[in-house]
Amino acid sequence: MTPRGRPRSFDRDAVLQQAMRMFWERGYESTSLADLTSATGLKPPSLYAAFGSKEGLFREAVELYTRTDGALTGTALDGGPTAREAVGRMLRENACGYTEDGRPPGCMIVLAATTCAAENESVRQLLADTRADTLRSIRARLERGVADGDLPAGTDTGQLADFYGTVLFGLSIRARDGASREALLRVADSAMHAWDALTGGTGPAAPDD
Amino acid sequence: MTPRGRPRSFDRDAVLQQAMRMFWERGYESTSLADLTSATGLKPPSLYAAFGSKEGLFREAVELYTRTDGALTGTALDGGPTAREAVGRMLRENACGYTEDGRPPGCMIVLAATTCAAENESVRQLLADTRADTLRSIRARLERGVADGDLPAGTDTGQLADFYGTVLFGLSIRARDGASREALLRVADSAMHAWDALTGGTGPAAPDD
DNA sequence: CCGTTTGTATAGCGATCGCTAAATAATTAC
DNA sequence: GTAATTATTTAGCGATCGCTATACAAACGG
Repeated sequence: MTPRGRPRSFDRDAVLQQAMRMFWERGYESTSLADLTSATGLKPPSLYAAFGSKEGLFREAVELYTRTDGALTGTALDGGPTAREAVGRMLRENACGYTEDGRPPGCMIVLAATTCAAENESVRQLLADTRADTLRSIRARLERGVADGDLPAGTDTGQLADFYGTVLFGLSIRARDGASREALLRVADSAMHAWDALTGGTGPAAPDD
Repeated sequence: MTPRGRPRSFDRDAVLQQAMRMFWERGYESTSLADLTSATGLKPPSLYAAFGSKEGLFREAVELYTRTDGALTGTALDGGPTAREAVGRMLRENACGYTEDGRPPGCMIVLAATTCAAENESVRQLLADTRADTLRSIRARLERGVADGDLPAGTDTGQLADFYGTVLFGLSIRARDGASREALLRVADSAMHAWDALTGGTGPAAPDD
């Protein structure tokens, strides 16, 4: 099963990672083909042979992001023993991820295409859909909390997920504005202070970590 | 004091308002000069004579926005008799403003330039500074609450303002993603459920409106 | 009327946009 | 070896970007 023809002379994954970083930093429309080719050393035809189009490259970059930096949300949600701990971890770990040295501040999914030209609406929609996935993930974790008994049976998981998701999205704006990790962690902590009031206050007490 | 020379043949304020709407809808970089001239009927030289540059026009559009749609935050904060009511109103009225029929969903200041090319960094910074103004406004209202006695003396107004400001920014993302007014109002309501826990729970009870 | 001042219209500047045709290079199949 | 296949290089496509030089039009003061 050896591939025929001239072999590719570059590392496709490495190029994709570089592209992801640029889209993350500057957004979809503000990252030009010239930016991408000069950063990777590739000529346009090589990029197009490998990824099809700028949008195709971006879509793969989004997939890579959700598999790597963006996966933090899912793993944090899965990590906590209770819904409360899971959501708290999710916010705090993202607050840390959004302010990691050497990475663009904030989340690529939130920041890379909040507005765009009509011709790129499909790109904005892709990110909107991905954000909707995040809200569903949070909600799914809350449902599990209800099933596990650490959340009351009548809990409005949709409303709760919408609230914590909205806070999460807001953290990206604040991170891109230069907010410190500590400031974002305080916001996460503040959001968790609503937990008892939102869940009827009948759950277990807040852990200290 | 009659102006000399040929009089301007268009309504400068009306053109500025149209430009604001386009920047609000599509963002700074995605709104082209061709978009602006075709929407207003003006030719480029007229636009440049009146506003100097695309960035100059945008800066005036931002000023107009903060004077009009964006003023809602300040008036809502000033409106409530207590800090708690003021912040609650601020969130709820923005939730409504962000989902008004016939207007671009979400806040122009939050959405119009989350990312941009390096050459337009000054535009992104302008919006970041304006967002910082919003956080300061919230904090100032909280300080007044402390002075008025409806917030405990030791209240960390900076942390509280950061939290509610982050929720406010998140609402714009959710609005642009198509969230309903009711959904945003529920998020605002959820955020207010953190109030007692964040302020020591020694303030007056939450009003019902 | 004339000269000055300011605004508008025509036309197009140089630069960059995303993208690609055509030629050449490097590999496998036979 | 030759043919087939795939990648890279060179060069540049048509379209659009923000912006402007130039010429003309409409108001003023005198």
